[in-house]
Amino acid sequence: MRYQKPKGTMDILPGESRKWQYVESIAQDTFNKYRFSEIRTPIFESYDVFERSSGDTSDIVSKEMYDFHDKGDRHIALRPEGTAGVVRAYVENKLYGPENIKPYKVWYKGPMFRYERPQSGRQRQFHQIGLEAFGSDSPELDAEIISVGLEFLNRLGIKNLKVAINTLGDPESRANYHQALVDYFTPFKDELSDDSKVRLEKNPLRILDSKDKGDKKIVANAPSILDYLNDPSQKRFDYLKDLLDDLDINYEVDSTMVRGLDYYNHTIFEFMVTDPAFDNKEITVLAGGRYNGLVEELGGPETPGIGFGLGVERLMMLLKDEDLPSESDLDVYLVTIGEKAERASVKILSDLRRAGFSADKDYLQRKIKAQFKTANNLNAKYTVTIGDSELENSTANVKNMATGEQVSVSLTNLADELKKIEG
RNA sequence: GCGGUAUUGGUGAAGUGGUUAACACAUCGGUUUGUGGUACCGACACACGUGGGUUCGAUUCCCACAUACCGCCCCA
Repeated sequence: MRYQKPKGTMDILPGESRKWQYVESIAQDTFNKYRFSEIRTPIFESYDVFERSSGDTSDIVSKEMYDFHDKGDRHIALRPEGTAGVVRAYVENKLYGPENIKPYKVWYKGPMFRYERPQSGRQRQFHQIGLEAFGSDSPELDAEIISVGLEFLNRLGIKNLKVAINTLGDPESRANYHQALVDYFTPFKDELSDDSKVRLEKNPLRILDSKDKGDKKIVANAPSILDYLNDPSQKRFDYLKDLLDDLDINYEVDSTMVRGLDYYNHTIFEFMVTDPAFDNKEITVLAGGRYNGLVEELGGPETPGIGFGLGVERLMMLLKDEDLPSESDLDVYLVTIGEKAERASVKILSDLRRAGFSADKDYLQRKIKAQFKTANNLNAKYTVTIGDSELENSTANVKNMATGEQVSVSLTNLADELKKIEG
């Protein structure tokens, strides 16, 4: 094996691409219903776009970014996530302009890149489907975003979904909470893991997310964000919960949930699933939240935003074959006998396809028996056999492969005759 | 970035320091020459991830590298 694909990448072969197309079509259909339009942004952006948006304390920026200098010495990065590029496009194209109805709603799909150690469900080139809505701070929009994500996964037949929500509050609440965490953790500083010591300086919220056993014990008694929300933030969160109740959405409040990216505030959420494909461990398939400061951060006007992203590879692992539409069968396999038929087959095939049939033939000059065998393997509905005698009489033998019945029909009207047989 | 396990044909795999690397599936061909799904017969590894080393000799032992999977970290 001379050449191998780069570490952490995948070839999506024809059998698999069918599933991808299916998922993408459901995404498009569901999102369009909620009036999200597709946006396509570059796969690479100026490095600063991600550094600025994700925050330089995030692991994604500090150690997982695929960045390089191009021939013009521009500092470029392959996108590690979708939101930053979409926000950049929103600002650059002045989509905040008054001619656009707010909220401005877009969805995207495509490859993302993170320099990480690959594992199952985690690739260096992976794919996300996500959506964003700009220009409204309404909790009703928050509820809609959660709802559209849920509908999408439900339509794909994903079971055992758990919706976890939390709030990070407005900047004031978040700042107060930040201080409370620093006050709480500082006495334990020596007991914290090395990672968390660094987090204490840079982003104490993320200590809450630590998997370290020692950290977890300390975190267990840490103050909760819910006790530091100011009045508007509290009301907002309560209202969102009411809305989710109205929608009959089952959710759990997880006050220790934080996000890997620094730009979130107010509502954040994750959809978790427990599935044998992941050893019955709970994994996150979809995650998102509100980022009211991000548009401004990237040079736009003060504009609230909210969105989510979901990992397509993980989603694929959850899809059951029975949830997928069945593969479409081949309508006609053309069997040729002899050189004249071989030549005539080109035009016949072309006519059949033009008439709307999926049609194929043998291109390896194989024997009749082998051609029928192939027709059988391809699950062809009909075989059409053409030989010298058929050409002389301008007829064709049409065989129904399921019943074995064979009839002779006019070759000149073959497509029409087939349609008649089909009923 | 750290630790562990693995790497044999199109696929699933067995196996050994030494003349021909099991078996199964798939594929191809044949079983009287213009017809499929069954049955029977036959064919099918430049050789055993790459590069070194040990050895009279390595696919089998050692080292390095690559990749995959699992755990940590982090995340979708």
